[in-house]
Amino acid sequence: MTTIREIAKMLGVSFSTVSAVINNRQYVSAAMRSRVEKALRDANYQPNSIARSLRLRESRTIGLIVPNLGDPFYSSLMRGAEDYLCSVGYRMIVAESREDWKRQQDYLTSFSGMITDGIILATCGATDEQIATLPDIVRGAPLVYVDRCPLESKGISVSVDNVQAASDATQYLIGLGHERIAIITGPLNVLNASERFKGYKSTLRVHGIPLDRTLVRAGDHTEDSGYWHGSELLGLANRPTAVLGCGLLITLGVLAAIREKRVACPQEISLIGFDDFAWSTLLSPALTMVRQPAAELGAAAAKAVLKRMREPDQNMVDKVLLPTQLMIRESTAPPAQRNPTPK
Amino acid sequence: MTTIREIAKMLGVSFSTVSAVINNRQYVSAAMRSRVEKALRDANYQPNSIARSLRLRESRTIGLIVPNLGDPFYSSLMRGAEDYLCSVGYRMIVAESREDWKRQQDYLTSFSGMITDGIILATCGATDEQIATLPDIVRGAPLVYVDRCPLESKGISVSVDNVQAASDATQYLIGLGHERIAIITGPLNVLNASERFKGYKSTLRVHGIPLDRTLVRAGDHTEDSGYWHGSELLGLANRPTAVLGCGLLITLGVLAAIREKRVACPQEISLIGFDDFAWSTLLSPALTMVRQPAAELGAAAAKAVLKRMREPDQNMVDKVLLPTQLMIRESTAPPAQRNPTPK
DNA sequence: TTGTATGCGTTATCAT
DNA sequence: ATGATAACGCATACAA
Repeated sequence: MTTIREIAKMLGVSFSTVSAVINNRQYVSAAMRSRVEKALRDANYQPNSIARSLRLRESRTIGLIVPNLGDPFYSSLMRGAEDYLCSVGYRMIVAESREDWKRQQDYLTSFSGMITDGIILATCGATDEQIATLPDIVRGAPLVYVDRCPLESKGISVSVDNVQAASDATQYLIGLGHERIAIITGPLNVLNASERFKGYKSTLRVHGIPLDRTLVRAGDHTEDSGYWHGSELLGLANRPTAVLGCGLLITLGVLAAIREKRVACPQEISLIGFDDFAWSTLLSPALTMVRQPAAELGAAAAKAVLKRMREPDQNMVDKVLLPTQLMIRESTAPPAQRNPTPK
Repeated sequence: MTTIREIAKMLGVSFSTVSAVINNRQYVSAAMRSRVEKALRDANYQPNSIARSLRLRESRTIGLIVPNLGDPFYSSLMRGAEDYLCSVGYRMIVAESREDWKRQQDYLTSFSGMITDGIILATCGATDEQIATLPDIVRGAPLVYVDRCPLESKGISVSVDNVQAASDATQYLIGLGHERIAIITGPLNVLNASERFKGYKSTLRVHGIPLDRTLVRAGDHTEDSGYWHGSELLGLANRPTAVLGCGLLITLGVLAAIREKRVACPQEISLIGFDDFAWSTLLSPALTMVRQPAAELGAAAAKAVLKRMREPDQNMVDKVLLPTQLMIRESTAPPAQRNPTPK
């Protein structure tokens, strides 16, 4: 690591002259400028970004924390965010909380300790007490929630209209003639999960279908969770005719269970998943899914942190909602048993 | 952001005393210690990690740069790396080069500017000239290559025995009776791609099968690339009976082409892919794949950087190779046309 | 036009 | 046991 002082010493000039060259101050003589520039090149000088951030109080990098980088939904989301950030001269670094509050907290404090200028967070599930400590953890660092925000979120969040999305999916299944519709939710202390559940419940109610508690399962956004709840659901004496998986991994787990038990999908059971991803159509069967505009969510969140950084109104609250789309494919069909009334 | 000085001022003590408490210096009186500690808690003090790294010349975080975070192979790899790093008290941040040298270089210089203590790099494709500039870019920062290393890599790398792996796959296809075996490689200026191609060629040669240039395609690790090369191969008058996709995304692209053209797999065409991933069995057909131990690769790379940091021998060269495994599933079968000689 | 001094928030050495 | 001071590498206001 060559420093600005070393360069200056080599040239026999003051280090502030070197600094002036680097920062394009106008009043450096042309001769001096080119001498310094040459030395800079020769020594392969790169400014020490740590020292720079300390002095300038900015790093021009944004931190993104997601629960699971193995989930294609977050891959797309982060790509959308990074594309936007790069286009406006920012860098992005990402960390994975692994659905673990401890780890999330660790990265949060690390990021908020001036490593990043702002934070985009898709939170892991958390208790109310944990959530309450969030402000203390980020200590005023610009933060926006994306996709998943805590139940009691004040600040800024960008997500999808989850109750509408879940309602659409449920509605579609009911339209196909389903009445025994199971749901596997994410952790209910996260807003998107509770909203999806709400959309499901209300749509059922509107159609006069009673809520059957044996058909609602709280999962945890892992494939395993989908697999186990799916297996149990399939093993039920009075098996559901359709299941709604409130997350990509959960849904893939359900699909694994369905295939393992050799239950015909969609003939014997319909499956709708959340999030969608690039390879949905390559699965067997191709999955009907609620598509979230993942990249757009990421970009919107990125835009939002940047805005939040410029307007440090601590109490600003803003929720941006993006539309979803039901991608109808091969995993849904009218139920087999009763006479279907397909829409 | 409360600073050490502010705490000191509030307490009317010297800031170096506060620092002494924070850093557990022994010679602080119990009374003073508890007074300071209370103030620290009350103010929700967190050390400024930037200032800390500047002073200590270490950040206890490792940077990982991958070409594509949407590739499940890298998701697993990074998880393996992070698990290991966390277990020994390090953090990990990741950046995505998007197969773009410019972006990779940017993150590389950023990371090497003291933001991270070490770097794990799965490089994007690059020209020899670009590779030659790498040492200047990282400026002595501890670096290890993982999965993908440049053709002329001196340093340390951890990967899989790619020639062996490609050879195994080719061998298996030949054993099934295939002779017209196509290959879609990654960028050939990256070692793993060229090695896989080498393994393919040599195995063909050993069995006296001439290399047909129309069957070898250089792809670029995108699904699109797999899709287009796959489509062309399927459109050939003398169509191959098997194809070897040298990357997960490439292989999924080929599968998309196969399904779109409604070619029966494996009856009319066999497909083997590289990398494997969690949902291979949910695809239709379930894909036969060369499994790389992705998480182990990540962990080994993490271990290697840490070691490299302790032993700053600039010229150390070390290649650790992990074994692969051929996961035989439903996408491979003897060729239809001629009389198969299944092994 | 160039050089000197100061501070960003730490940690660490040395006086007191 | 506590406090003053320097240093990490940089940027900048101000003096020369």
